[in-house]
Amino acid sequence: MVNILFVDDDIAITDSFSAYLKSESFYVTVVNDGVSVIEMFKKKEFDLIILDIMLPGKTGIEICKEIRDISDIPIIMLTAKTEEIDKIVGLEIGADDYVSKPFSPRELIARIKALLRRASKFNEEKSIYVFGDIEMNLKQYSVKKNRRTLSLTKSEFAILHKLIENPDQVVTREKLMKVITGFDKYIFDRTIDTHIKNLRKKIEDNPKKPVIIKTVRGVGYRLNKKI
Amino acid sequence: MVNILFVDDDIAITDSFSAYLKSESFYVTVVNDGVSVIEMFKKKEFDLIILDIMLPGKTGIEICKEIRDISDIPIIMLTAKTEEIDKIVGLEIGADDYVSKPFSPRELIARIKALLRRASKFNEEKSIYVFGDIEMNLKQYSVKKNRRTLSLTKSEFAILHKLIENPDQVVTREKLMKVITGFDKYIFDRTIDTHIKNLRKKIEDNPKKPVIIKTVRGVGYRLNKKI
DNA sequence: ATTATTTTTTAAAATAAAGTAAAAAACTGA
DNA sequence: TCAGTTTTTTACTTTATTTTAAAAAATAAT
Repeated sequence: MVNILFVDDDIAITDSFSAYLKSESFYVTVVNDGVSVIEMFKKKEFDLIILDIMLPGKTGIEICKEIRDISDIPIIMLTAKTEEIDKIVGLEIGADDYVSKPFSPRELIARIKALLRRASKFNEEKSIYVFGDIEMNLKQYSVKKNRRTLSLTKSEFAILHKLIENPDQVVTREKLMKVITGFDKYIFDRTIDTHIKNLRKKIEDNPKKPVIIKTVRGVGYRLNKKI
Repeated sequence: MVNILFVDDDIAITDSFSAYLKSESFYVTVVNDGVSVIEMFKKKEFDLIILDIMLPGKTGIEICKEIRDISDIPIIMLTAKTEEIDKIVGLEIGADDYVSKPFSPRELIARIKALLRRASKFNEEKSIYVFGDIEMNLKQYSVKKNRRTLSLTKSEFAILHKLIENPDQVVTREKLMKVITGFDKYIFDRTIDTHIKNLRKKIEDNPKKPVIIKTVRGVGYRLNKKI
């Protein structure tokens, strides 16, 4: 369940919009003044904050700064004024989005969803990687090239997985060894090379001139996204 | 360096705003029609996309969906009318932010920064050195000049790394030797000279008249910040 | 301007790293 | 167990990089 902290001194707004939020099946906690926001923020666990700029006691800008010092929670700022200077200040102090009043409930909902989606993207683990015409599905334990399923061995799969989750970065043979053996067990230098050779034979158009798995001499191997 | 793909069919807008983006030291790639966006997206590596909804060939909504199938890159949609935002939302196409035209450049910049900040939180920190048109990425183990990847050898990379992390300071041959051999193994003085020569051939516009790696006679080499 | 010193360039030799094929070893599942 | 598959090792080839050496060029000093 998504838990939203809604801070605005205008009770008409908090009432109507929190009803709207609830109808979209969000949990809502309303705070109508500036001073008790931080306190409330610390008390419960929230997924997102909607913060009016004009508040009695403490401004939304101050509150935003204070929260940013202790948390990365998504923050949407609300303001009655349409002057862009407010927007910029709001965004520059670390808010994630800005909506001017009067706002359309649907737009605010949309922005909430977009922000939550982005924030949670990075929490859940990725299970599908696409890399050029290569598609790797961890859940299915499958790799496709141009929609055709390839049959990779366990080690080949593990190596490709390691490379594809670190695109554009060199992965040393040591790290690749760890990935296939599970531990720092010593295996010969050419072991990884041989796996790479077999992997290239399966995924490269021309294994003699590999374009997907590049060798970085003296360092390791790298999956090159783009030039 | 942040790399932005800007898609809009209105050349007046792409021209003026991409100039604005460049002044904020973003890299910008402009595409003026809908059909070649995906192609471009696959070709280079971008950090964020600004996508107009009304495009000839293919709508921004279609493009957004297609990109979402293969990537989590932050997307900002541009709409001519505010009502269109509802449409985007209703379709839940996966954009991260929405800005309606005409937009204020400062606001769009602010939104770009807010989105990048949130997106990059979750990417690992980058160890990147920028020096004029040279960009060195330690994690990727790559060096770019004017955004083209150069292929440096291990020693060349080590030398450039040492120089770039001590800009405006003379680095002796001895220290450079240590950097490439790991230890105080004795190698010829001329070895470093040769590496420097090869390095200059790769990174200098005119290797005969080096402006990046300067010789300090009798002492060593220096990376000059000022010309 | 001449000489001594240092750096750059060139090219060849030495070394190091990566690629390959084939055989041995280790698994796996009927 | 044993046949098939995968992984690891070995020995060898190929390729790339580093080092050396020596000549040419550039710089500094007298």
